Amino acid sequence: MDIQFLLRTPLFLGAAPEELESLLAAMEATQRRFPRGEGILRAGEDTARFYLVLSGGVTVEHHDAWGNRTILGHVAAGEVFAETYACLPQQSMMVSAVASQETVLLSLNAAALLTHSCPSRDLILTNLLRITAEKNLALSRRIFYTSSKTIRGRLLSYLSDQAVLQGSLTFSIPFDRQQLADYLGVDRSALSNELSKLRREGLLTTRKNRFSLLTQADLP
Amino acid sequence: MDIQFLLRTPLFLGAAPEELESLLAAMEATQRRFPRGEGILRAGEDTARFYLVLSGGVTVEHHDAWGNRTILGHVAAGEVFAETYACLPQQSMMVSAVASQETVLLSLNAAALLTHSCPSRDLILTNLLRITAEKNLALSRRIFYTSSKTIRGRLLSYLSDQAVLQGSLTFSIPFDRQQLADYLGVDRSALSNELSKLRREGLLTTRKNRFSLLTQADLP
DNA sequence: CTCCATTTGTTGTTAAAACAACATACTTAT
DNA sequence: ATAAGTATGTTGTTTTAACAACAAATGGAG
Repeated sequence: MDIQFLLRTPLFLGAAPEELESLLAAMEATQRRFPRGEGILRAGEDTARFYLVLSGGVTVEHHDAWGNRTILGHVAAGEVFAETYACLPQQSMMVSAVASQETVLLSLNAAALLTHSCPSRDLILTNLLRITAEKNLALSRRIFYTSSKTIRGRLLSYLSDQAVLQGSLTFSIPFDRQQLADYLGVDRSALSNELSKLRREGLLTTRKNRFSLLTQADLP
Repeated sequence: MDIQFLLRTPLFLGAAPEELESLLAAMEATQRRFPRGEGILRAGEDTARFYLVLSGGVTVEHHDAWGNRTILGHVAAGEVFAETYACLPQQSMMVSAVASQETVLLSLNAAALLTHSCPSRDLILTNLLRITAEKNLALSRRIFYTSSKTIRGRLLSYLSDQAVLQGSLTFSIPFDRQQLADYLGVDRSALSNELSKLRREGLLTTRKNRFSLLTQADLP
């Protein structure tokens, strides 16, 4: 296990290398590998465990009765998911988690945290509070992206926000076209169509998951 | 100040009456009254304070550049808001808060919590963690309600969920029609129209903010 | 009670996205 | 290198909601 990596994650940030070991033991940390596309957690299950992504990535999604998929967000390496449900053990999952690529997870038992017998309890608690607050912002953002009634508006609000968050007009997104459509709540073919229009109008270029937003200076 | 009321709120739940006073002092608690419709917090501001609703109610909303309103949620008496931003002081507000009726708030300084010098720190921290986790669920639900592409689908998912959450097929919602439209991300007149259809089809009845979902047994 | 203001409901038109079906481009394995 | 499978792009049709403008109902204030 890469201790240096763990110490830089939002969950363990601020921990001393020595205390990390006892923490991992107290939380019954176990490692597990998932191939691309494999389900990790299903809606309806209860879980007292939450997960830290060691490598790869995970999408958090919801499937309605007719099979329509809604993507709530993407969890990258170093981040955690299912911590909401681990904090509220009485709640059963409303979402599923799926490996969006070959992924290695660290599974952690939250019960130790919620009882008073955890080493570094205060540190992990404040870190978890920060993490859930950040997730609130991520969910709020996803709501803003889908608040426009037009596909173009949704795309531009999402993409320009990504440019800001990633600090560059050229950036990658963690979704393919179908996933982006399910994240923005629109039809995939209509999304592709709108992207083509934006390209034709010289507002952006795309190459797979990589987008470049063009400014006046980029025009011919 | 109604101590008994405070001790039953999710924020102070589990506190001893004696420690509540020192807590309120440490968090520099001050009370303030807002008439219906008045803005409490504006998007763009920073805030290290968060707010507990003593009476009344607050809507959390977002206004885009064209003046379109998106409602993220409603905060009822006993609940708190802006705690996300209080936990992440570097973030400026993406949303505004508006009194949806005559409202009395308790304003609290979060700085005391985040430093290590707070009485009952552990209790408030775990309570806040639970609260932000619950907010995550509330935001996730709002996303699910808007995941259907039809107004009918959005209405039915919202209303049937409310029936479950409130434990009765007859229930009140904290929104008028315009607010409900802005919460579900649809046009108000189209929403009214769809509600009329649902009434005509015998699926529900409405009286102001009060809805009744009808089952087979209610049919004539 | 009456008047004014606000909220809710109704209707017709227009714009936009969903949907379906297909074409093209990319990947990956053999 | 080829073939199969997946992802992306394109086009035409249909459905649906947005929009606009107005009517009806509701709720206070004088």
